[in-house]
Amino acid sequence: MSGIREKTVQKGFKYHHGNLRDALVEAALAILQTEGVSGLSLRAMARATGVTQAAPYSHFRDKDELLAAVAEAGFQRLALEMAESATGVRAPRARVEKLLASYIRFAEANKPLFRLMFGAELAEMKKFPTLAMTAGKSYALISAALSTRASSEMDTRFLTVAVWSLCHGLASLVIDGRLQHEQFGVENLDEFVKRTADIFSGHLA
Amino acid sequence: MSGIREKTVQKGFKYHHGNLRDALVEAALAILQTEGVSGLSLRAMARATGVTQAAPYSHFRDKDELLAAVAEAGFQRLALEMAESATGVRAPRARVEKLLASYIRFAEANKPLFRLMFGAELAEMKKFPTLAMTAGKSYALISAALSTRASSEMDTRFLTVAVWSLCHGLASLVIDGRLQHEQFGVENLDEFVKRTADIFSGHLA
DNA sequence: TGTACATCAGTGAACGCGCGTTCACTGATGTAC
DNA sequence: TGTACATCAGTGAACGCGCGTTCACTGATGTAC
Repeated sequence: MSGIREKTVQKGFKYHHGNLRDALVEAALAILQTEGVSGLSLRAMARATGVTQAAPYSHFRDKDELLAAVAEAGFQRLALEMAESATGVRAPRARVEKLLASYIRFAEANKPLFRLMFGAELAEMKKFPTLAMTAGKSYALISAALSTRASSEMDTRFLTVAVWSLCHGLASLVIDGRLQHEQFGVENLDEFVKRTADIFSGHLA
Repeated sequence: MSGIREKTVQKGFKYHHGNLRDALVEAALAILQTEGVSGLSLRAMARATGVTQAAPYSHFRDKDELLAAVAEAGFQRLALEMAESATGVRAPRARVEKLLASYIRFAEANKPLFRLMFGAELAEMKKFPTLAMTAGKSYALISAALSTRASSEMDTRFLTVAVWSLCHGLASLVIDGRLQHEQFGVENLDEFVKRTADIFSGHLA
């Protein structure tokens, strides 16, 4: 009735989304925050993007590939937040403290995403090389901050694993609510990190 | 044809299982090892026990309650293994080393169970008081071993959280395959634990 | 600048699946007499 | 010791659901002429 052209423009509907790939990942991040990992189905992500449930298959081979992209976005954000929180801080010890604190704050602020990033779903990352690379960024930040104080490469490696383990373990226990009776939470975080650094600082070169 | 009594005895079939509750938990532990957390459905557990899928409802209100029982069995085993590995070891430092090593070995040997015990599924343990209590046992073991060397209760608390975090974080990272490139695994475990103890021992009272 | 055409992102319907949970029932068991 | 009966663990069928994935298709887009 009112012309052919309307068909293509009606109420903002676009046949081609334009940036579906990124939109799916963003939708996934949003769903994670509100619904948790169990709510993160392919169909839910498509729904949230306003697209048919089969549409994601134009951009991802299967669900795992999409999840890997989501996790990668998470690792990117984590590394970014860590780096930002430590910008301008040159003293190694202070730098490490900043990095640890922001790691734990990230976990607390993005519980389901953090669980996805380190969960069983993506345990074999070999299938997703870029994911493994991005995941290494936060490790590298800690490692670099520690290496200036250690006496050998072996020491750096050990120290990094130890510090990262403590950091990652604390983050995991906190978000799983395992420390509720130990009066350690995000509110005591800075003090806790400081005391942790005390322990390690004596054993650096 | 061959008498009524046969009905009740035919090929070992028993209408009443006798110990279904425990059998379900054991079946769950077995399924976890072979299929992982995602294979742990109510129906699978019933199947593995040779019982109808509705039978578990005679013993558990719902799936969550069964999962909680499984996790509790896991915490019981963990605490037992830790305690056993440290029996007879009185020196605090050596004791802590034993406890940490067996914690990590347990995680490595029971990956999916460990994931269930600390996963999001049971994040709010408030609903299962006995689970929370059992989960506290391994924490208590570490705490007790550390308390003899700390100067105050506050120090003990901090130290326990720090040591447990490091331990738990290392376990998590190892079973998620996050340390494959860092040449730390179960084979280096004893040395790693020793070096970790070095770090902490200097900062105990 | 205008047209023909290849590309391929997104549609819409359908598939088969295993899941948690419910329901009325059946029959083995243990207890009271 | 033998019988009547209440209990309740386990049956078997059914429910509705959301899931991942496939398929032939449609129509918007960009390129070659």
